Amino acid sequence: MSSEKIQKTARKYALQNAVQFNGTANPKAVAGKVIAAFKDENISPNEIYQISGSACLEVNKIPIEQQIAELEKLAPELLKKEKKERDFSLPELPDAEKGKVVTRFPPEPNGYLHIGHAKAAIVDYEYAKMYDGKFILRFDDTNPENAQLEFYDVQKEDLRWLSIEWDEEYNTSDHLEKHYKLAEQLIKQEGAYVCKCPSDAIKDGRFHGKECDCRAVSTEKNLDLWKDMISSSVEGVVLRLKGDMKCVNTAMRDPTLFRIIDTPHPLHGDKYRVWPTYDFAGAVEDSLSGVTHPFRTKEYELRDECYFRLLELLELRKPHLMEFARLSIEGMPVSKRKIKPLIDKGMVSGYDDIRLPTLRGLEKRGILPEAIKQFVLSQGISKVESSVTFSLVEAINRKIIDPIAKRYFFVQDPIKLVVENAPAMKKTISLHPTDKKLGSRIIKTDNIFFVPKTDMKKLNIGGIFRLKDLYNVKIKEKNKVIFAEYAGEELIQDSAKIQWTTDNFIKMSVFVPGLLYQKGNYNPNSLEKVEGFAEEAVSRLKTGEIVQFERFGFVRIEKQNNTIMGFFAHK
RNA sequence: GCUCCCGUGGUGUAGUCCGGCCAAUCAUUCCGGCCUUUCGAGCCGGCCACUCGGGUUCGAAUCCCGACGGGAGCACCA
Repeated sequence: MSSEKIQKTARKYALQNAVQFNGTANPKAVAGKVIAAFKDENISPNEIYQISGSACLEVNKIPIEQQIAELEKLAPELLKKEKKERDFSLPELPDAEKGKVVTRFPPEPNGYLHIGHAKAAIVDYEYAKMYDGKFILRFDDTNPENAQLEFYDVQKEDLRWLSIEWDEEYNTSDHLEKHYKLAEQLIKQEGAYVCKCPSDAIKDGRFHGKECDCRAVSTEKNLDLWKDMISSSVEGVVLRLKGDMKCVNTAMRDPTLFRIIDTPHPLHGDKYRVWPTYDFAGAVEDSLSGVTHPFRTKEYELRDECYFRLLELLELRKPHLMEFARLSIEGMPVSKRKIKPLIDKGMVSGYDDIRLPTLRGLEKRGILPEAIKQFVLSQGISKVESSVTFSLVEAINRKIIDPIAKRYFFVQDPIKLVVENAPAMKKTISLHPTDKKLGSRIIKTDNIFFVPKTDMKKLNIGGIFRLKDLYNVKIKEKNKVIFAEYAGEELIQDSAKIQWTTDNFIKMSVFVPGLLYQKGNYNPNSLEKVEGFAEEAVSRLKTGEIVQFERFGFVRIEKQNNTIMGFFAHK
């Protein structure tokens, strides 16, 4: 390699660096770039350092205007600092082949889906799509005490709302016979044993790494015990993996694989009483259903070893396990454990309370599924635990809604305004400031209006403000009623533009959600009810429409037996 | 207690596997300006970060060791 070429490159980067940093190039930074440029050519870094050093010295001597001019000639592409595009697509999957990726979303049908579920479901679904693969919806209903019939459908509805489609759907509980067979196989291989110890003893043994006597029982005896378990002649026994009771990973200390639960199953009634645990069912189902890249949250990481051990013993294919951090949003609890008592005590209205991060709650307050998807994808699949502010979701939602939401007037805390010499008008006002295709409404005005009290407080007698989209008004008297006079239609740049209603208004309440939890404590003031008057056209809106009340915020409309109300999404 | 995982601005994230085109990405928040018949949106600008200490190297956000901090698991829940 000719040193001439190196010199040229060094000059180029020195100029760029200098231009970028007020005319002074930094030799180290320049050398880095030069080295990177000649990476494959086996040049000693020392040599490059020298060349870059002198290049910088020379470049730093000339004034910045000249630097720019020279760079312009030499390498104009380096002049503009190109903006690096950041795409929000998911990173490549390891060992993934187009058309052969299979993912799965395995919820337990025991409640409404929340934003955390949405993250898992969206990631799974998007990966399947990205690789032209298959996405499976699997109900992990292996605990009859938890599974409830209604939630199979509820969760599917929630997924559909997110516009997630699945290629295949099944229940783990439909595969119990297969699980029994595998368990039997495992016992025969001396990979599992029936344990009669009480749960406290098992817990204690696992904690201290002590084996129990059940472990030493013969295979034949174990098989008999297992059959007894299934045929319901024994109580209080479990099937355990013969792991390693001394293993530092406590998950490997003979975890329970099957246990007896006599509660009837919502789908199978009392047909079965022996049920696989998550460790067994999860691993077996992932493998058998052909899943290539199962995702789960990282609190399962220690169970990976158990997952693979089981599959190895059973001689089943091992999928590529992936783990990511749980999604948590500041001030919004996701766990059922936390939400349930709030509902029971009436502190929130239900699973669709607008303060909750359930999909139903988010929907109710006007967050679009597309916003949730973009939000989830922007979070990525790292293992860093973090607590996100909801304003991130709001910002995304706002960008989507703003161009399509119709604008209306809603007057919070209204005060009456009487305008002298008011011309009676029939004014056509458009429903969106830029997109005229969204249409308009016609408002008939006389001399009576209602405007927000807080705005009036800020204005003095003699002050002029504009009834937005209508005309100017000059304040004459401020009392329980504001008296003003008509002050022309011409637009005054710096005057306040204030939303209004005529006396043909509708009363309505808007519910504004706040943080349910603040510093870990329940916030009793987390829901605010704002009363006010809305313009008459609002009464014709339908449930589910998301509009912007000008100078107030985006609101989702809901009608419940003749009363109309709003749920505040965000500013 | 033991083990594992994680540590990039106020917040979230990219980059870490495979050291140099990283004086560190893109958002969001906050602050300022422009624009606007909304306190919204848009546009422009600003603030602000590789947890710390050692090591390896010509060169470390990236590799190694240690400390510190946070989280998780040690269920017959998933």
